Amino acid sequence: MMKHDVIPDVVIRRLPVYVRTLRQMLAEQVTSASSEELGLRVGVSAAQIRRDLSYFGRFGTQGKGYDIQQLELAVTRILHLDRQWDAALVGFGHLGQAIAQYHGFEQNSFRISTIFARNPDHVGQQVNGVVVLDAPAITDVVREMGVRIGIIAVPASAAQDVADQLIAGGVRAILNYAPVILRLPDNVWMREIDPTGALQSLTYYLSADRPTGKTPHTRASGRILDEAAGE
Amino acid sequence: MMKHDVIPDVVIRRLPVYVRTLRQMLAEQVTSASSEELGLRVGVSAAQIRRDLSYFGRFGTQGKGYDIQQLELAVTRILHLDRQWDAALVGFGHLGQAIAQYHGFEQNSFRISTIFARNPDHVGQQVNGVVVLDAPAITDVVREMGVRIGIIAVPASAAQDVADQLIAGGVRAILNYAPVILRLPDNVWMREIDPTGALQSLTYYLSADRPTGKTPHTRASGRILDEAAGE
DNA sequence: TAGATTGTTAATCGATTAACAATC
DNA sequence: TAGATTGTTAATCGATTAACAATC
Repeated sequence: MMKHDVIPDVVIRRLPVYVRTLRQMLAEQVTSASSEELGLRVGVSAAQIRRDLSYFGRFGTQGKGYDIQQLELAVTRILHLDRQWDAALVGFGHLGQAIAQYHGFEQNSFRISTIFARNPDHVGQQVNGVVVLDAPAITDVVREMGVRIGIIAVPASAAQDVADQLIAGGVRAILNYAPVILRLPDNVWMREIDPTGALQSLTYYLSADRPTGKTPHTRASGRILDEAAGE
Repeated sequence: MMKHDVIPDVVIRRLPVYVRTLRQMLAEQVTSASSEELGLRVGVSAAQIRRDLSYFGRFGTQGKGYDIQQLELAVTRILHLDRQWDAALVGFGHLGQAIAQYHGFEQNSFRISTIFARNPDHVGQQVNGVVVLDAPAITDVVREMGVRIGIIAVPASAAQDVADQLIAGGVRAILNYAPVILRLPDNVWMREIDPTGALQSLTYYLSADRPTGKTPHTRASGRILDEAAGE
C-alpha cells in the first residue's frame, strides 16, 4: 500500500458513489466483481477504480476481483459512515422545510438534530420531534451539542454570517444551498448544492431555439446505454 | 481571440458563478473591476478569470479591467440565459413538490412548464397553474411542447426509465436528483444533485468522534475570511 | 508618457489512463 | 499450472498558474 500524505479531494468525492453502488450490488446479491465490472456500474474506468482504492489499502484479490461485502464495509469505514452524524440545519423557508422533511439522510448516516431560523413564525415549530430554535443561538447550541456538520439553507445575503456562526460553534463541514461563495478558514470543508447553476451551465449546450429538424424522434442511439443495464 | 473546437466543461461550469457574481456586483452599483477583483469575489485566481473569458472573446480593456454591465451581458448570452427555458419535472413526491414550488428558477431563465407523476394521487394536482400529468405521457408531451430540459426527481429505481423517455421526446439536458448513475447517449448533457453524497464525502474529513480539546472556541483564524468581504 | 491590466503563450501541476509485473 | 485480475509505476492527457508582450 502506498502511503500518501493527502488523498486528492476528487477521489474522496467519488467514494460515496462507490458506496452507493456497492450497496446496490449487495441488494442484488452480487457477491464479487472485478474492477472492470465495478467501473462499468460506477461510470468510471477500471483503472480508476483500482487507482482510487489503492490510496487506502489493498481490497482485492488478484485473479478474482473484489468481495463486495468486504469492500462496502471498507469504504463505509473510510468515509466514517459507520456511525450517525448530527447535522444542524439553518433556514426554515421553503427549502429548509423540504430538507428537514427529507427522509433520505437518515438511512445514510445523517440526522438533522437541530434546526435554526430567524423568522419568528418559524421559531418554535417542530419537525420530527426537532424544535426550530432562534438563529442567534446557533453558535452556543452547536458548540454545546458538539455538532460538526452544518447545512445552510438561508437567503444568499445571510449565508456568510450563518457560516461564521456555525464555525464559531465548532462546525467543520458545511453543505451550502445558498447561491454565494462562502469564505471559510481552511480547516473547514464545504460542498455546494446549486441546481440553478447546474441548469445554467446546461443551457450552454442547448444552442438553437428549437429542436432542429434533424432531431431524431427515434430512440437515442445509446452506445453507452447498451453496455451495462446496471441499477 | 483563440478559436477552440470545444471549450472544457470545467470552464462552462464556472460561468454561472461568474454571472451570479456579476449580477451581484451590478446590484451593488459596481461598474468595473479587474480580473484580480473578480477573482477575489468568485473565489478563483485572476489568471483563471482571464483564461476562462479568453475562450469566448475579448471582454476587457488593458489597463482598466472589465465593464461589469458589458461582461454580465456577454456571459449571459454565452450561456443562452437571455431567454426563458421550459423544463419538464418528473416526480411529485416530497422532493418533486419542493422543486415545483421553488421560486428561484423563474428569476433565472427557467420555468417548470410540465410536471409528470406516476402516482394516481398526484396526477391531476396543480402547482402554479401547471397540472401534473400521467407519467406514461412523458415522451409525447415533451416532444409536442419542444421541451429540451428534464428534471428527474423520482426514486432511483425509476430514474433510468424516466431519462430514456425524456430523451426519446427530445430532451437534451437533464438535472438528475436521483441517486443513480444514468447511462446517456453522448448528445445529452447531465448534472447531478446529490446532497447525500456531498455529506458522505465531507465526513471523510471529520475524523475524531468528538471535537477534540484543541478545537478553539475562539473565532476561526480566517486567513481567507479577511481578504475580501465580498457578497 | 507611465502605470495598469489585459490576452495569450509557455511552464507547472495534477489527474487519468495504459501497461505490466506480481500473484491469487 | 494457466488464466485472470490486482496493485502500482510510468506515460499521457488536461487544467491551472506564471509570466510577459501588447496596449489602453
